[in-house]
Amino acid sequence: MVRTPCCRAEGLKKGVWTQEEDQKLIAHVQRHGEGGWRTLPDKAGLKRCGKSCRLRWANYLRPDIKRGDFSQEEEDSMINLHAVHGNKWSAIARRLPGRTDNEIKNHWNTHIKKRLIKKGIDPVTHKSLLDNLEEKSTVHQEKDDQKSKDNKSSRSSARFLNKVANRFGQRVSQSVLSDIIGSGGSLTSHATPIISSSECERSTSSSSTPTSSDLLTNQSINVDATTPLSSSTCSDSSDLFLYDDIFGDIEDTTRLISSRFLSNVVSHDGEEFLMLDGSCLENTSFMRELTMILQED
DNA sequence: AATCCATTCAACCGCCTGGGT
DNA sequence: GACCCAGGCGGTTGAATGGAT
Repeated sequence: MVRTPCCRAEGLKKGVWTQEEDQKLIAHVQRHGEGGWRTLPDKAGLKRCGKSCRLRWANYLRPDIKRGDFSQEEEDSMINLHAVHGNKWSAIARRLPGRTDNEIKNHWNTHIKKRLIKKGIDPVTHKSLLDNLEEKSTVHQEKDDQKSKDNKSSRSSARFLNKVANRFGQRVSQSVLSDIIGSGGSLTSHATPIISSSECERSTSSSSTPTSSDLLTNQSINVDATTPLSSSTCSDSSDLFLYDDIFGDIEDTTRLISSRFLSNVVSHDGEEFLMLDGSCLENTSFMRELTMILQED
């Protein structure tokens, strides 16, 4: 069978669409619906390639497209989503109603990317451009050693809690979490391992350098207590959406995780644990909820 | 006013994937 | 399993635009 060429080389128009062409395309789609793009140009009387028609409709003519500048909220979401999905523009677009992948891609490349670089943040990894990997590794090792000593007595419970932690995030109430966040206080060094990082890319340092989440939250973060393991390093998007469901939006989630809940990554017998701020354990409401979950399990 | 340069963004291109045969 | 097709995707291009000189 001979493959039908996508675009016939001759007689097809390229470049900017005219109003007349737009009207023809809109009228045809309204009458026959989307699809059948390859044969659409002939039927609609357009001297355009089918792909070009689809693109024009999807990126410009579709009635549900939101035009105009991106809001601060949209940009924040975009940064968070990019941290999770990378350059998967269509995946990002699905989470930003009314925005097209092309529009998002352009906006990222022309605005956000530059802004991140200006702030010293790598727009690809969402980590600081100044990070020295070797230094990072050394510092992390030293801290790990210290943490490891501090936590020798709690290894068995750590592993158990680590498993529980994967589930508690789905159920613990927002009011309790808000309470913890509001509890403030310096983050302690006797943090107990509680949240598994097994499904995320491994963090390798307790870097004090900025991340994209720092930028979008516009607030300073306690560097001693901050791990770069925010949503930006999670490779599995389901994790992010899990927390997203709890807190309403990704910005809050990122801010919470990066600034309060986690203070480091500690290895136990080849298994890695994220460190939870010790103040959480002093919060009775939080511990009560955790206990209830344990009983249910 | 004219020219140059940088930026923006609509559109194109080539590749990939999933579904149908 | 092999092949084809339609649609989708991400990277790139280039015309349009605006600001600087």
